[in-house]
Amino acid sequence: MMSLDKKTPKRSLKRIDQSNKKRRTSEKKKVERVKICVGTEQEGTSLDDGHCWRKYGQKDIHGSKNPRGYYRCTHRFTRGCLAVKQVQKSDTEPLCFEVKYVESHTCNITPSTTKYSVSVSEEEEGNRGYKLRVAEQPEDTLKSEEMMSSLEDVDNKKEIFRTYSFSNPEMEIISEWINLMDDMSPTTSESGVTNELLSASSVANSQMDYDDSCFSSLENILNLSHDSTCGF
DNA sequence: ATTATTTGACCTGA
DNA sequence: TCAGGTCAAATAAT
Repeated sequence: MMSLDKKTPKRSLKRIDQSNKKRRTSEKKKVERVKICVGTEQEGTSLDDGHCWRKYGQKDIHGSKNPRGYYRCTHRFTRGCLAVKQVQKSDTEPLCFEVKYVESHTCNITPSTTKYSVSVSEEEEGNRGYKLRVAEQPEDTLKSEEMMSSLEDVDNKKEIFRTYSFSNPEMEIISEWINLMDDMSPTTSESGVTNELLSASSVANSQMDYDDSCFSSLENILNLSHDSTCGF
């Protein structure tokens, strides 16, 4: 009846604990908007871009019919990967999803199978426009005409990006990382993240399968570009 | 038993 | 104050 014990928000304690309030409001995060068109209607929760995502929230966006799902990298706590993405089904195109990637993967996990062609262009927060990724369907459900119509859609948004296709999914990731390294800001490692990592380490130590024999650091990845010792 | 998702509450910037 | 983003307990799935 009166079990309204909601007066103990542990969360607020935690936030106060780490409240140096240094939140640089103008801190630019790396944001990439991508429009993914699939051949068949599906739920936005299962868009496979080769990475492991964990859903942590969903919100109804006012003015949009479809809710927006919030995902973060599964390895956020085990490896401190800050990659986050937001997926929202397009209002007009039920076969299209507008995906917003914030930050990029630092977990160095080799993606299983990335099925999108990738467009090489970066964008900063506040900019409009979408890059286009077209899901590669197992059947011939996606024809070039549909691709062109999707491109027109992007064109309507007054942003055109050239798209590049890679045969190897690893090459996509390397390309994205190289783009990131291009103007990666030196403002990393927030204390809050460190705290989260520390608290998560006790959980993670039961299954620390650090199998990244090759991808121990970004430098290694860059070295791999011209010295392939890991099977590339 | 462990891991992932759902969902309402909470937080924050505009 | 509102809308968007995140948290975390409850629940579901594996």
